[in-house]
Amino acid sequence: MYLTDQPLPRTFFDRPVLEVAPDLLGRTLVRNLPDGRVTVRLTEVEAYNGEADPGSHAYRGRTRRNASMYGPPGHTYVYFTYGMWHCVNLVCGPEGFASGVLLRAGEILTGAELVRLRRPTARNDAELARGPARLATALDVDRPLDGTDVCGPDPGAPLRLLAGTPVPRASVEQGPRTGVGGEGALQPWRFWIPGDPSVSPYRAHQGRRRRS
DNA sequence: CTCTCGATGAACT
DNA sequence: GTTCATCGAGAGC
Repeated sequence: MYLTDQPLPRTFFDRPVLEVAPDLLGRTLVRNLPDGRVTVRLTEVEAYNGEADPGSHAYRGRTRRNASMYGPPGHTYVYFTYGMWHCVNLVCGPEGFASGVLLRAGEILTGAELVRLRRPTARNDAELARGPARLATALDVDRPLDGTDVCGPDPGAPLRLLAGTPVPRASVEQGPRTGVGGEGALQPWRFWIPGDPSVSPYRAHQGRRRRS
């Protein structure tokens, strides 16, 4: 039995990413900011499973951008995309096997007033961290936080993952990954808490548009 | 060097 | 349903 406010041990992440991903649902991510603390309950995640996964940023091997995916478990992989957004992954084991869990959505537990400063367009609480870039914006996470340890003992660390209230595996729903095209869309490696209002609606991958 | 397009979100029809 | 904001990784030359 976990104490909900205890940090998860690093061994939590030193497992295959497909085991870790559903086990992250219901966990608490803590973000310590200069103006206070935000905590989020994770409600939707996606697994990216090694260099053989065609949907993964590691599919074409190691680059400066994705280096954190090859690093130690229990650290972040934060990437920049579409010229304006950041998204947050948590890296899983074993070290050297490029894997990560994209944090797609969460429910703000505390610090909503701080999140509103950064997410002024959210029309309700459920929208504050619904979608991976929204979640990163809500927590004010960007590239400087790439490679951050989330298993450290310091309660004041920039990011920490606490045990929270895990969701029984049988209660977790699973389906195709959002926004992943081609063969990468085949694997049902998106996991979410059914019925949670903070879970983003499924959007099929947009094929490339015709150009003039 | 140039070119394409992406693990997206917001605004709009 | 559509368009656009906006930039860097990766591929091709």
